[in-house]
Amino acid sequence: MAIIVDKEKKRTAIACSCKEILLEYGIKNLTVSHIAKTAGVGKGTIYEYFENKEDIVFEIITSFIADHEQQLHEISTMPISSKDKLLHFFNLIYENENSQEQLNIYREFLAISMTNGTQEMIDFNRACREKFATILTQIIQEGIDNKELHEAAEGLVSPLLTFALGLVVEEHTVSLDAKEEIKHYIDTLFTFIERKEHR
Amino acid sequence: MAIIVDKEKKRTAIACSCKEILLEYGIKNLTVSHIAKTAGVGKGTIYEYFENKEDIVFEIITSFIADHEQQLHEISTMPISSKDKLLHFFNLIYENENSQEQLNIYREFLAISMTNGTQEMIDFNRACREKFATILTQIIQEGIDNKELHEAAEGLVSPLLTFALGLVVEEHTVSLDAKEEIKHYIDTLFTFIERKEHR
Amino acid sequence: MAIIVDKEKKRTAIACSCKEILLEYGIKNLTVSHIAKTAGVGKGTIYEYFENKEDIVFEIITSFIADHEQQLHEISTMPISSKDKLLHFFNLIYENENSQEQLNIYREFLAISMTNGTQEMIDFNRACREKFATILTQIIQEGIDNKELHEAAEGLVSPLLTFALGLVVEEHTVSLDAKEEIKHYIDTLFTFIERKEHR
Amino acid sequence: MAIIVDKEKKRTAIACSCKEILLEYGIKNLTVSHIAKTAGVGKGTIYEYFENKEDIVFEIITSFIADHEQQLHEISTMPISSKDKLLHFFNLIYENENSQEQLNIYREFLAISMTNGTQEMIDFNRACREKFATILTQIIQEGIDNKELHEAAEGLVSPLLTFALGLVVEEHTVSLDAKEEIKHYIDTLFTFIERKEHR
DNA sequence: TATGAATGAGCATTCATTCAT
DNA sequence: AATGAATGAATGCTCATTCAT
Repeated sequence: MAIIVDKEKKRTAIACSCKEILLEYGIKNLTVSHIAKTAGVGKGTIYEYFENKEDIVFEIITSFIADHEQQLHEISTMPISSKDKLLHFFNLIYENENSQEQLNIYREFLAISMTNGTQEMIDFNRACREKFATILTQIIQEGIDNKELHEAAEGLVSPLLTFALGLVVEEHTVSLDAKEEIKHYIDTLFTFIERKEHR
Repeated sequence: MAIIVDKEKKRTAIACSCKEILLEYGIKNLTVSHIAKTAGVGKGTIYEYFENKEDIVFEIITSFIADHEQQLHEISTMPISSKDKLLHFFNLIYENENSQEQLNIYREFLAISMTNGTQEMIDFNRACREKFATILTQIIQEGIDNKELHEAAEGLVSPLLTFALGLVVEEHTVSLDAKEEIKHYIDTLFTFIERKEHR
Repeated sequence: MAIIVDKEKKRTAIACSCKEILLEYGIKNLTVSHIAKTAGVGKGTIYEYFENKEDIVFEIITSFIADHEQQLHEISTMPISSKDKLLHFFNLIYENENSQEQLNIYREFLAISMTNGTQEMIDFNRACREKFATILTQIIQEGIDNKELHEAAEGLVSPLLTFALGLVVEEHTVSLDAKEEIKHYIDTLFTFIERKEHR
Repeated sequence: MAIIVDKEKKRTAIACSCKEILLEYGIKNLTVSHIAKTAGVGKGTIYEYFENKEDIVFEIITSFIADHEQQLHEISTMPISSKDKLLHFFNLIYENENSQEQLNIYREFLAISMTNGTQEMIDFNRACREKFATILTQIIQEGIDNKELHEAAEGLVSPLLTFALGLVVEEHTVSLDAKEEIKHYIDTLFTFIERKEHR
């Protein structure tokens, strides 16, 4: 009886074992050879489990995003004000070094998407956006329900996500101070969307 | 005595003659040989007027930005409402095919800035942002002066620019409908920042 | 399982197949493309077995030197006088056309060592010198033991090697007649170092 | 009446003004543009006075050699023993930093001669050799006349020069300690060529 | 006499992917 | 299932020299 390896498991295992070197080397500077060596398999084996190099990076970034999503979810259930939730929501990726490293990879991935974006990448990016949108919607909706936010604030979900992405880009291309920009923006928005009369 | 050429003029001339092929081929796929051939000079001549390939692309993108800036300026002086100015301001790059092509190049440039960004690029990007910020500030300030906008709307200048950049990215990486997003965002904002009581 | 090739064997095989074209084209004018074509492999394959172009040239020159060393060794064991051994020792590279061709390559390599010499090259050159020194020492020591040479002749090993190298250079840069110079020098030296009294 | 510039004077002037940058940059890394700028003339003017870049380097090296020759001549007339004269003769280039710098340039020139040597270079190199040979012959002849040296020592002139050149090469390609080698060689030779009986 | 604008050939190297075994 | 040997396309940049003015 032949050993039936759970393809999905091995796929994940390979991806997992390469998280660190991806963070260290970046997408472009990480070679398939290096990946194979780190995963302890042959170069050809990599292609048994992944379509191509991009696919491996996908898998790893997906896990990063999943982690990040989990943390965003936790923020959304914290017993703090809506404003603070929003601040935490957008600041999260800038909080610790580990997040920053992951962000660098994501930024590189984004740059690739911007020039060589396949439909697969678009789908991936869109799926990520949806997940974040869901949590952000929850936070804002709750704020509206609590009378903390103006009802129309719901319309800010998509723009806020776009803003957040723009910030990821500008942090690197314009040397913008992301945290400051976030604070500034949220503060400004709250000048308008807060329901002061109900406090 | 030898011929003395106006270096700056020739530099501009070379850059100008290559605008089209840059739009057609993109940064990465445009070779210096092609540039030289198009400009009608030898490859070596290119390097008499430009530091390197990047430098040529810079020059051309700079002219695109300058054009764009000019158009934005015109928008800012149109006899229309502040809201319409904002709509036009952000929609401009999506209005016609030519702008879209230029946007593609800028997006590619942005992607490069995101991964191989030199200080020079950061300075360039920052300078562009400043220019746009100036015009946007004018529009919003005028809206405030006209009592069309809430005073605090001034704080939206930077976030709006970040949003616009995010949109440039997401249009391509998430297949977002830029114009729609803009309209949606401006509408939402105007729910808050419009001074309805003064209408 | 995949094919496992003997890396060292293939390395040698590639180098061997390129000896002739190296002799024909010289180091600088030999391209990696040409090497790959001659070896009957892809350009990339070359880089699987060699660090860089220099590395290939190293390998080939090393084999030249090894051949040469072997011949020097044979000379050292010939049943002839010490003086004749020395004459043969230094004349060897000028004897036949093939040696001359190899000498041309070595001279080119030397010229590179003189301007772009890496530590690796220095080590290589030093190792070669050591090998030659060993054989030359044997010859001279034997001459001393045979009472053919003055005891102090041992101190001539290093100067003689330096002289030989100088000759390699001057043959080309001053159009010196190497063989004549060798004969002249050895004769002159033997005026002093020969133990005439024991003849 | 037109100004008649003494071609030879200007030629020398240009060469002179570039001695330092040649020592600083080396032959290969010194561009004609740099030469022209340093000499305060146009690039084209350089070619009015020199055949090509090589020609300029020739001119400068010639002056280095002339200096060196002058110093060698001084050594040959010092009131010291023949052995000391020889030691000084060969050590001269290794004595001070300035000489070392000039030697580096000469070594680079030599490397060029070894691979791209034109007849012109050969003539130049040969002329240099002749000059040195003359002085060296004087020293040795005087030693013979003084009964310090064995008569046959005259035959060492050419081999000694070849040795000296080999040393210039090996100092750089084998990391040999030139001074030590010189001392060693001269000492060894004097074991033979010194007329001990006449001391 | 002086100039300086224009030129253009030439080449090493990387690495994702395939497929024979 | 696993492997790893083989591949090959694709491109920026330098600088000595010329010659029209």
